[in-house]
Amino acid sequence: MAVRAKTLPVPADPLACCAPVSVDALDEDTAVLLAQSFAALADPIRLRLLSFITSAEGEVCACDLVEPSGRSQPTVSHHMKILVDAGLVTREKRGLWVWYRPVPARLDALRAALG
Amino acid sequence: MAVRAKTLPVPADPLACCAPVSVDALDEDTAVLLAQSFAALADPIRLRLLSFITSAEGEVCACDLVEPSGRSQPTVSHHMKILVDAGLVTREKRGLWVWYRPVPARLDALRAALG
DNA sequence: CGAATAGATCGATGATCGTCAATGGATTCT
DNA sequence: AGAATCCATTGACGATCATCGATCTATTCG
Repeated sequence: MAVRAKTLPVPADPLACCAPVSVDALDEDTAVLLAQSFAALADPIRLRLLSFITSAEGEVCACDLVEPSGRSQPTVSHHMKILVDAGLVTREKRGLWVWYRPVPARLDALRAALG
Repeated sequence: MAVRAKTLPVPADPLACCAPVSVDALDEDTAVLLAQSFAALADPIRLRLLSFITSAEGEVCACDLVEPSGRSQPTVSHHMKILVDAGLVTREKRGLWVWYRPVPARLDALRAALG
C-alpha cells in the first residue's frame, strides 16, 4: 500500500493513494459474533425454516417443519439447533412436541448491524 | 408429523399437533438468493472489510484494506470479490488502484429480508 | 410394563470455505 | 524499453459444512 500510518486517524498525506479509513470500524470480536449470526442465515433451508416461524403468529411445532422443508428429520433438527444457538429462535419442549418461537430482538440487532 | 395436508391453508384439524404454517413463507428461489447474500456476511473479515467501506464517506482504496484486516493481499482480494459478487459493494479500477463503494440499496434489501 | 411417537445425536461422506505462497496481468514512471 | 507497483488468479492445504441413515432418549398411551 501507499505510505500510510498504521494507526488511524492519520494526517493528510499527499503520497497516500486514498482517503483514510474510519477508525470506528467493526472491532474484531464484534465481527466474529455478527458473522456467526449471519452464518446462521447463510443457508436457504434455514432461511425458509425461519420464515415458517416468523410468518406464523405465535409458535410453530417442529413436526410441521420437516415436510415443507423437504429435508430429513435429522437435517431439520440440525438446522434448527443452529438457529437456536444463534439466538434467532427459542426452543421449548412440551410433552412429546417441540415448539419454536422467533426472537425479534435478535433480528433487530442484525438489521441494525447492516447499517 | 401429525395428520396434516401438504398444501396450506388447511382446515382446523383436531388431530394436528399444532397451528398451520403460513402459506406465504419464503419460496425456495428467493431463499437461495438471500442465503448467498447472507453468506457474504458470514465471515468476520468480510464484515470488517464492509465496515471499513461503509463507515468511510465515499470510496475506499483496496490498498488500505490489507493491513487493517490482518490478512494477506490475495486473501483480501478473494474476500472483496465475494462482497462484489454479492452486490454489496462496487469495484472500480482507476489507474493503478482499485476503489470500492458500498451499495446501500443492497444492504437495504437484506435489512428488509430480516423482517 | 411394553409399544409407539417426537425429536436429538452419532458417524460417515462429499462439498464448500478460508488461507497463503507463487505467479500473472495491467498500469505508471523513468 | 525496463523497472516498479497494485491487484487478481492459480493451486494447494486443512477446516468446516450439509446431508442422511441408523440409533438413542424422552414422553405418552394402553
